[in-house]
Amino acid sequence: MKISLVAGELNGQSCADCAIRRFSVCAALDKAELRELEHLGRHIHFASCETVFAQEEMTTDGRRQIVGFSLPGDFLGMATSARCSFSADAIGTVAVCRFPKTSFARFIEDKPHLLHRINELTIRELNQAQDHMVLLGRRSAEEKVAAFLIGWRDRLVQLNGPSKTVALPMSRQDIADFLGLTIETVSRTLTKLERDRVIGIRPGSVCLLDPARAEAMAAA
Amino acid sequence: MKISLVAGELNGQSCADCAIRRFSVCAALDKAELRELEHLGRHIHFASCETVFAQEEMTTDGRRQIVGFSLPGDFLGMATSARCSFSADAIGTVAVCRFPKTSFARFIEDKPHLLHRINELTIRELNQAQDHMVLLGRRSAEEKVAAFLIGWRDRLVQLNGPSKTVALPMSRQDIADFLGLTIETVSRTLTKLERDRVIGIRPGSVCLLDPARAEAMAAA
DNA sequence: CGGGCGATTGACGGTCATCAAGCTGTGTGG
DNA sequence: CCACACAGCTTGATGACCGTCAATCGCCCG
Repeated sequence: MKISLVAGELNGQSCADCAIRRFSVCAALDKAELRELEHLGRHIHFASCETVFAQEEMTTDGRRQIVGFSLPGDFLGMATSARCSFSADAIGTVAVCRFPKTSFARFIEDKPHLLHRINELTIRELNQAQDHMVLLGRRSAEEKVAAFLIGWRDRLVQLNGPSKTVALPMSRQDIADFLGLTIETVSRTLTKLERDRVIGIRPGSVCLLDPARAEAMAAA
Repeated sequence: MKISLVAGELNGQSCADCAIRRFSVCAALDKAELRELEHLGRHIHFASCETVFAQEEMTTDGRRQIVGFSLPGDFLGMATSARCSFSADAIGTVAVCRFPKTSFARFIEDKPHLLHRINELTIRELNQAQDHMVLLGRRSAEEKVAAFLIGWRDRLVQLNGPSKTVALPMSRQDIADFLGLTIETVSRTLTKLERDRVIGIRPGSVCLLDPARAEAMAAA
């Protein structure tokens, strides 16, 4: 099981002027708490393909499942406790704020508003997971790929504002492992969508030529 | 999307002597809090196949996905907020404690230990969801069915203690919708497991003849 | 230019969905 | 008590979809 982190702009040096604070857990904190939190953790940078963390060796039989792609502001660590064969890799250069488990636990212990915020994020993740189950269990390859493109676009739009081109920094293999398909099927499906004038494939991204049709396929 | 509730022994009349309290959220509460909580909610009983709640109509195209089976003590409601096309049905007679959203929110607001407990349960659910994604995305029909039997057995064992026979109160259709298969494939796979002397099929349950082999198939 | 990696395309086969028929158990009414 | 109906389950035949194996292409970089 695996999470992939996707690069974003590097945040400023201090939490106070962090560009993505409003998207993250930290949004629930006041200035004093923010300074306290800042002392607990460290900024860490990772190069492309580096392992951000790994609980255990990957399953040897080669079957991988990516459970999610993380974007700037995402909070990792809830799902990772008490879990084996779970890891996270960087796609492109990535900056993370890492906190020691115990001191972070102590920090949130008596802050109901923060607990509440964390809860909210966990629930959102759970909802995404359940949506993804429907995708994995009940949809065709074409629907899966379309749903992935639309869902990914929506997340990018939230961060960067609207755009017709959808950046795809992850490899086809990653997409395949996310959708429960093979790399060949992902490739074939993408070219089929291109033949049908739904998307245009460009290196590292796709262009949504017919968003309405893509959304229809995704929602199916 | 759908959750199915599975019947258990009826709990006592008051929270204080509730048989399943130690499994549920309520384990984190002291006596006074328990009494307070008791006043907020109501015990509700459902007959078999009744709808416990439904956010929206089922998808019309007939494609259903069951995201989980709930057993006594399970806490529903986190995943259900802000979610459409999501419902829960009773399998057998079921008793639930239901709390109004707002008063429950107010009740937990200033109780970090309870928030923490709820968080813990949400995370456990998230982990289960992620495991299930691997199942849906990367496993064969046989592995899915075996994993389902083993996982379900383990949950029953936690509640009722060890036993070789695994009760299956849900229909084959429910199992199929949980595993992302068709009812025919579930049926065929179960009979194949029976032919291979791994299980014995009995009405409303199966008997694990060769647990080790079943576990091996499930873990694959 | 050549090596290498990721992506694409093609041919083929297996697994599982689909369609359809039979089976089993349970309840109902004659 | 038996006939009948009905629902859930099982079994069979067929084929589509997608996985597997393999070859090729495009691109980057040395």
